[in-house]
Amino acid sequence: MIITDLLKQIPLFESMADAERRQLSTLLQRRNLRKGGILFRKGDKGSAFFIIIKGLVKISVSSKLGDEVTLALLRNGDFFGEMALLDEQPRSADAVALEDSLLYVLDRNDFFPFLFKNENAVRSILRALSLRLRRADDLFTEISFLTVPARLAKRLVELAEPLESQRSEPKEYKIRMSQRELASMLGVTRESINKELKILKDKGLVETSRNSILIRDIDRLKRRTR
Amino acid sequence: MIITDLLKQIPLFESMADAERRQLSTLLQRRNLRKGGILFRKGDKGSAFFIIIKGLVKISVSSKLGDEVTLALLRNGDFFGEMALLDEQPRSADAVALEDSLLYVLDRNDFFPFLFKNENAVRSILRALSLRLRRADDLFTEISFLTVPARLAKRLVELAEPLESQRSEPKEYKIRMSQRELASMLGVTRESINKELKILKDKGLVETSRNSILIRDIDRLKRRTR
DNA sequence: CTTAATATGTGATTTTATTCACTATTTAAG
DNA sequence: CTTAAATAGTGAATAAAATCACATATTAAG
Repeated sequence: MIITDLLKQIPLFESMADAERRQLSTLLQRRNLRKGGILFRKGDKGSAFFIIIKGLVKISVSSKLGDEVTLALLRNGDFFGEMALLDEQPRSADAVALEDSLLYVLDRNDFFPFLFKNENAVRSILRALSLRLRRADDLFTEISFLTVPARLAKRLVELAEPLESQRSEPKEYKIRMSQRELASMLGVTRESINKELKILKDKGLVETSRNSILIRDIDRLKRRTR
Repeated sequence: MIITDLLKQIPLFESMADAERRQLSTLLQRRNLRKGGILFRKGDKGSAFFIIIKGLVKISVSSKLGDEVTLALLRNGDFFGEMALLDEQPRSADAVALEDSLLYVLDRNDFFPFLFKNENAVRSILRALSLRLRRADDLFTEISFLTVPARLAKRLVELAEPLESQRSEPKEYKIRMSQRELASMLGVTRESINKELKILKDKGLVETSRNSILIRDIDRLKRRTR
């Protein structure tokens, strides 16, 4: 596929004029990453901005002891890496590909000229930062107010994606994620998640298998979020 | 004081041309708030952007049971309220004046025109959002990795402002804040903070009195942050 | 000056989640 | 095809922090 056509599919660039997009495409570097490939590490000097064309990238932080918390999972069309460019601080987290991924990379020297030539890009980034901040504040509020069972239920509902292949109610939803990863996103232990999932299974709200959770009754799950 | 001179002191506006600042001043509404005055509530439609000229504003969220977490304390020169304007979502938190305060208010209709006429304002807001996000991520990481004693020590160090009036080492620092407020910022109970402060007192690292904590040995306090 | 409101101090108890120590299962890699 | 690595399941013990129930102190407001 031609690069400018790919760019048109990315929300960040969709409202640009074709000519601008062509110009931008000359500044972007293609980067293929294998599963497990590292984009940057916490503490690195921020030297680029990344847009995910295809794949899955995890933004996370690890403690000295090896525990890890996941701050975000980013997919096709998402971008990241702007923070270190915007506030001139070192990378605040690690970025690692969870699947083979294709990214476009914009060097820091080209980032601001690009940004300020495109009002809509500024709008996109402002909106994205705002939504991320909102999400972060929500997370802090949840940790303060809710128990692990409620937080798990809430997160499962958020992660739920409708299972096509069936039109009947009640709808089923599947979440492709290990219990370890889910625990890391909630900032709790894998064991806690496992035990709570067992309770949900016993009540018939979910089924589990390796790397996936099937939600059988999302309405009752929603009732457990408080 | 003349409004344009006040504006010049605010980081968000300092790099504007005098003429622009004069123009902006015609769009800003002055707003005086008494201690306890409410600017907005979580769930409100966001209708304005606020700049603090003088005072102290708390951004917080409360649970149905009355528990409260503090997301930010903002002071002279800080701004807030931009999130609901940038992402078109309802207010994500409450904003209340903790002291008599003077604010300038920019209506949502004037916000974007102002923003996009001033590259430096965009830069300021992008930088501020980025720093806030970084802080929020840090907070989540801390909650996941550190115990309450470590988090308290860390926060005390962050909040420490040098006590002028004495030049001798080791420096003393005073934090003007109730234990309740400190607890709310860390997302823990007031009692937990109180008990940990007792331990710090017994070790001679801090002294406490109503609405204030005096840090007597910041170096040893720093060592407790891990 | 008295009283109400706010802030602090502190033990005992309970709750929640972690840690620990394994077993079992499934998948991927040589 | 075998073995190593990753994932999941589970109970017992432990630890951390919350909750509860007060007492005391300080300040602000009538």
